[in-house]
Amino acid sequence: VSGSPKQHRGPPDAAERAASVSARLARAGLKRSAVRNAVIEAFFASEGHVTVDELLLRAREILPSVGPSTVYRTMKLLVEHGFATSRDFGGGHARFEPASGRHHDHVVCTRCGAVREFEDQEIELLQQQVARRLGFEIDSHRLELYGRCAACRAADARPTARGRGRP
Amino acid sequence: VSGSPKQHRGPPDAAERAASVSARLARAGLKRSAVRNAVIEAFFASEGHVTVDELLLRAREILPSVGPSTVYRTMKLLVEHGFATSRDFGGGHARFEPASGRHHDHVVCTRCGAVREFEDQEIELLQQQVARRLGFEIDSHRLELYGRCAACRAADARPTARGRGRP
DNA sequence: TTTTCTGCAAACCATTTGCAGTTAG
DNA sequence: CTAACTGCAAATGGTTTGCAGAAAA
Repeated sequence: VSGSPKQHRGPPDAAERAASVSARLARAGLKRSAVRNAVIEAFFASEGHVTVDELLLRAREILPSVGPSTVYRTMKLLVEHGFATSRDFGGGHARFEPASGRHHDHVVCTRCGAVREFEDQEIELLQQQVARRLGFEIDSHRLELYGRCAACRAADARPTARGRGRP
Repeated sequence: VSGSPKQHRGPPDAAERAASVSARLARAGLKRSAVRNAVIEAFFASEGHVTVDELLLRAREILPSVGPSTVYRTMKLLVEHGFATSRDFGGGHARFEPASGRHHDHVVCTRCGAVREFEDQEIELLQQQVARRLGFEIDSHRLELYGRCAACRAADARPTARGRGRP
């Protein structure tokens, strides 16, 4: 869980995770390929909640020939095989995160786009209760909080710098 | 709040609401037109959470010449003028509901598509708390619960009828 | 060699928009 | 008469797919 020389920012074990996923896909009968691996590595080297465009850029840093279709196809594969989850935070661009097994919801900064995850058992419980009260049996939900993160609020408050300090 | 002969199912005061909206749009400088009115009436005659397609169908019952673009344009107008709200429950089709002023969230039946609204002050509170803990200041959120409504669970349980009783 | 990949261009699909004719005011 | 409105067809924009060639097993 340490020691290996990280080449990009992002999870230090990105390469290992990518390799493992690639191996498991191979075991599932799929072929290994440079292009696919580039996408997979790009994905695990990212901070999560990446869009296809971001992924394409990162993948091309590794192997410039990568095309958008392959990014779409590869991410679909990862999702189908349980290695990634696709999220839709509105705005028409799918975002991908490594599958974590553990359920969680999201807070999204409407200024910088930062996404943080959280779990709240009490909210989950209340949701079940509300639903039951309406006669529903819930098996999934979507909860997203939109607002401004600490950094962005600080930036907006600071009247000095280049950004508009709240127009 | 009674007496008037309702022509469709749906809110009995649909016609009145439609007329009022139409009038307010006229006051805002827009022109009244048969086509637009058909869409507005179709909208208020619906149970809420209608898609454009459903709206188009209903509007055409009133005036067959209505085209999709007009439905889109009219709904956009209603949203901009605060008479309707557009929701995205996933699946790529926008759904519209009459603007209610009051904030609420939704439970969606994944079998029949029924949508129920609810408010839960405690959940709202917990959301604020969670967000604050992460340094965020929330100004909006999206909460949707997905599951099966009472009727659909009953239908699925009943082993007799024409539907598959859970395949 | 056989099957899976991949890039490209075309296809999809919900929604938007340009245009030219229609209608309200 | 002028400004809005409307249907149609074409344009958008994210995502998917058909195809023919490239690469893996």
